Amino acid sequence: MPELPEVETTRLGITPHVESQTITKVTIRNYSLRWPIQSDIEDCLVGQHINHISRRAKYLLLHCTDGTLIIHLGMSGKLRVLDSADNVAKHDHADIQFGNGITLRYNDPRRFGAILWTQDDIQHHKLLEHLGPEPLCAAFSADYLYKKAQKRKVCIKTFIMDGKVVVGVGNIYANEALFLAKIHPKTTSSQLSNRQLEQLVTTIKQVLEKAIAAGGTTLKDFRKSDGQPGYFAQQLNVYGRDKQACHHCDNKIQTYKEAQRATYFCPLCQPLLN
DNA sequence: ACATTGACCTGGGAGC
DNA sequence: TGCTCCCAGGTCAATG
Repeated sequence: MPELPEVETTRLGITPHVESQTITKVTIRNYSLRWPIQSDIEDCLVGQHINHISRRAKYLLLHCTDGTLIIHLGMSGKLRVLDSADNVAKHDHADIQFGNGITLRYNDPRRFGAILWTQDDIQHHKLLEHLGPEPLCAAFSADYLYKKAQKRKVCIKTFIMDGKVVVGVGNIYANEALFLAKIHPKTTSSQLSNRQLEQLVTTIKQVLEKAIAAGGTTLKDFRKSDGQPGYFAQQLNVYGRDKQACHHCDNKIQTYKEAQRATYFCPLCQPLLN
């Protein structure tokens, strides 16, 4: 599930329950995620106070007394806030309990996610230090993107999904932003004009902001186990809409694979110019 | 340095 | 009902 809006929604959802709490107990039921959870993580975490929770790209960062707990949700990960540590279900790989009685439970069927404890300077952590700017920050600008794009020959969809260019633009929102900017996903990045990239920067910010706002509408239900993220309800223009009518011109949406990811576009609204 | 592909996993749905 | 095949919101590592 998680693209950036869901990770941000998760951060906002867990923060009031977990921030400024102290970890009292840690239960790992499956250490085998994308990278193995370190075997002594219980010892490392118990007693740690959560000073602050932040997000960098799709990584959740729980800043603790003596280090940082990095959590990534991968393709299928979920974090829930529970009143009880009972009712353990399949794929509930980890529980973190706090002094206020809350349990933070990590569930991840595909196990592409990660739970990592680090005492390094988090800015220079191997997974974070080479990441591009946050999409919703001023540093992600048309000028920035244009300069980067000049040096690259990949198609624009692959380009904006590259975390070294900009973080947090996953497959759904890459498709949606390109539709709104009227850019064909196959367009070579270096061939786009400053004007077009300005439009694309705008639509990336717009689509992510809208999705975060939609995710926020489900926050009141965050503690329910079945609390579905709200952004699914959002109107998608192209993603998953193969052969359906374009909302703008009524032509049929088409699909193909780009870098092994499903790509959707409207051939009329997003003409290929090069 | 950049571009491309494979790899990691489980579950759900389509088609037979 | 059950089997096989394909697909899925991510991203690092290995290979040219």
